[in-house]
Amino acid sequence: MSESPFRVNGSRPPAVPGAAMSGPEAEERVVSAVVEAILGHRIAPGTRLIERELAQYAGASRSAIRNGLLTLAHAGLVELSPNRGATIAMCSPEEARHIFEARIVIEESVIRILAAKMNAADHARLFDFVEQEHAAYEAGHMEEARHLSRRFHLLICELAGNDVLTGIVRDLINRQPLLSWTRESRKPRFCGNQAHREIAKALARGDGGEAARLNSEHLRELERELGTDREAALLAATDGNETDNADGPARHP
Amino acid sequence: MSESPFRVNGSRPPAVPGAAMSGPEAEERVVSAVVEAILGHRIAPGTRLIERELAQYAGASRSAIRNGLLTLAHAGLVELSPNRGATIAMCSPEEARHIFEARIVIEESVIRILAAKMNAADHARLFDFVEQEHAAYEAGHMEEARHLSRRFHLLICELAGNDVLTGIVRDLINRQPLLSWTRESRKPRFCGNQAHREIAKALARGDGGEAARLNSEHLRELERELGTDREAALLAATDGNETDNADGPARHP
DNA sequence: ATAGAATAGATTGTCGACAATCCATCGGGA
DNA sequence: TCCCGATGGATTGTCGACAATCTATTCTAT
Repeated sequence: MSESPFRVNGSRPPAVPGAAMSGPEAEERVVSAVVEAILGHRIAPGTRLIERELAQYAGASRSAIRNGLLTLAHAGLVELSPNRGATIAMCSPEEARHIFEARIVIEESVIRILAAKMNAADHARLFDFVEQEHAAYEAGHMEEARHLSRRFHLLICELAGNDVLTGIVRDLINRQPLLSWTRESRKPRFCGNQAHREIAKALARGDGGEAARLNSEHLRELERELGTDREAALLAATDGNETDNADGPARHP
Repeated sequence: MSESPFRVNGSRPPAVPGAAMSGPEAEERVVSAVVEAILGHRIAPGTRLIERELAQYAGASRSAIRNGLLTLAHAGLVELSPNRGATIAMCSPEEARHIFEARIVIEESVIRILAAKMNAADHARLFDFVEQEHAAYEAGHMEEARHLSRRFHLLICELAGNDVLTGIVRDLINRQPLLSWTRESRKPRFCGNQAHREIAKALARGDGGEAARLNSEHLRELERELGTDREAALLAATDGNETDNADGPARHP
């Protein structure tokens, strides 16, 4: 049985392992599977990724997998150590700070750029999106809400119309789940819908400065929660004893 | 004879081709050779990179080369087309605008960050650097001056202490030579030393806003020159006839 | 003479095999 | 009992060979 190396809901393993799956296709599938697993908090930082397992899972050869791992490494999602293979990246607190700082200053600029060139169609798209996000929240579709919550920040970049900045922000956003993974709080943190709504409103008023300020505040809040989580985790690890968790940061069997 | 695929001054080909060169070492050598060739304006956008030639040149197998090309592709320096191999990336005018805009807004933030935390040692380092840059200029060491001119912007990022932003800016800077390569003006454009000097002075005064403004102006000026070059090249291509240039945008023999 | 098809050469994509390296377990000695 | 070295299994790194694809040339028919 080709057991999936990590629980993936969206993409299913090939029906017949080792057959009828071309290379680049498989490579792309592995990359997106890992990305999705990270975004969905189904895989913990530090988890080793064994090439042979991934190859078996994706129905591809190790070459394709190696390419995919290189891609993921460049996106900052996995770490490659020579002769020691690939692991899901673990961000130090310092790196986490750097990532947040980068997001804050870059998105601030992007929002200012957008505010200066926004038209009616952009307004509509933004408000439609926030509405959709809100609906997902209310309906309790938390996975979709989380997805849309990330997309909100990307949508702003796309509307601003700078592909280079969009790519940079996308990579930074994708790394975010790696920051908020502690033993105590494995639940993914994500932005409240209300903040997004207010940012959209400020943008609609053409007040780019206010929108940027709200967004920065919003991200800083997220970072603070994460810091709190870290401290809590540290405290719990200090005086409490390790609770065994079957589905915890699992090293492969 | 293992002829170098592109003229590289800094790094020499292996003494005995196809012998005694380990893999990752060769991979890194190819990557830095391509980067240096791009930075030194010794290789034109659109140039095909043939895996076998690179492998022969670096004394490595194609696997290592392919990894290196993937790395370069992720840095935006080469483009990979399925079944059609790798070429030095060609930036569209739009992409060039995006890159400049990204540099402007990111460096603006970085400078503000730096201004808020700069200490005496940082001041000293910055001024020493500008002095060194100036000396290279005066001595007519243009290659070194160009190198230091790029380093100036990176130094600011490093002093600001955010590795993530530093990496982003480094990638953007490395792509810059690809933007300014036209038939008419193949000479690399680079920043005057005077602008850097004034930015350093503003930073020394603790005036981050002014330093950021100067830097943005400085980059916009560079972009404008590039645009002028493009127009000139377009004009020349329209009414003039193609001048044969022996060392021009050479496709491989 | 030109357009289109066939061919030949070159280049990339893919794969499996072998060697080098690392990790965990086991055994011996202080 | 604890520490240190040896051993076996597992994993990664590297390479060359073969197949698939593309490009440029040549040939033929209109």
